[in-house]
Amino acid sequence: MQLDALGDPTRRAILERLLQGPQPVGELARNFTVSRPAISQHLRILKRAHLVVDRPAGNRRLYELNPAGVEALRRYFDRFWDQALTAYKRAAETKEER
Amino acid sequence: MQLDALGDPTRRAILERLLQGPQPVGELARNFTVSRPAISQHLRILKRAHLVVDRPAGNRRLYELNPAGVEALRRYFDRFWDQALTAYKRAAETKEER
DNA sequence: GATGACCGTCAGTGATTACTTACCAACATG
DNA sequence: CATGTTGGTAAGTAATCACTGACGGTCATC
Repeated sequence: MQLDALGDPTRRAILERLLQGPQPVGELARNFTVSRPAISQHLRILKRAHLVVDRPAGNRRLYELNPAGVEALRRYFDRFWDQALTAYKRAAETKEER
Repeated sequence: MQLDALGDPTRRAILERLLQGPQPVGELARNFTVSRPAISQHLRILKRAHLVVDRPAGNRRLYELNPAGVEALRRYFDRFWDQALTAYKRAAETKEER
């Protein structure tokens, strides 16, 4: 699931960094205390979760947010929230019936 | 962060179960292969993340979704999605300028 | 083609985390 | 009040996970 990838704070920070636009791995790594390989590994997980996409750019490799993946998450929570609200109202009514 | 709590598949399954309405711990546990204490521990984490609330009900203890917590998540992704889309468009335009 | 920059991957390690079993407290029922 | 049910918590363990250092491959530049 995509949400597995969001369990780690470093990965969330990477995603937020990518809000500024596509960035190469080294550039990303420079903003973190952990090593570059660690960032690469996080990126691999984010990629598997379809939250980022990458492409070669000469010597380097650019990572950017995958709008489709982000939207899928957004829709999941939209739907979940709808259902949660429905459940909540239903529970409130049931309680009131007494 | 609330998203830390969503990293685990069992916890996500618990939340989805709670969409049906408030449920006691034992009832929840019966739907999983893991033990009841394991469910209790997951519920504690979900509670710390403000995703569920609980209240005593006689002998038992009812857990239900916390609409405020769920909405906070929904809003986070809404906002994130907006920014992601903006970043994406900006990147696309920059590319087009060439 | 030699050198340097960039990056993916692997192996090993330490830290986190999910889980079970055992125990105890609170309430319900007889 | 004795008994059964419910559930929180603690201790210990196994598995998962994030991280580092080392290595190799690709591209750019000279």
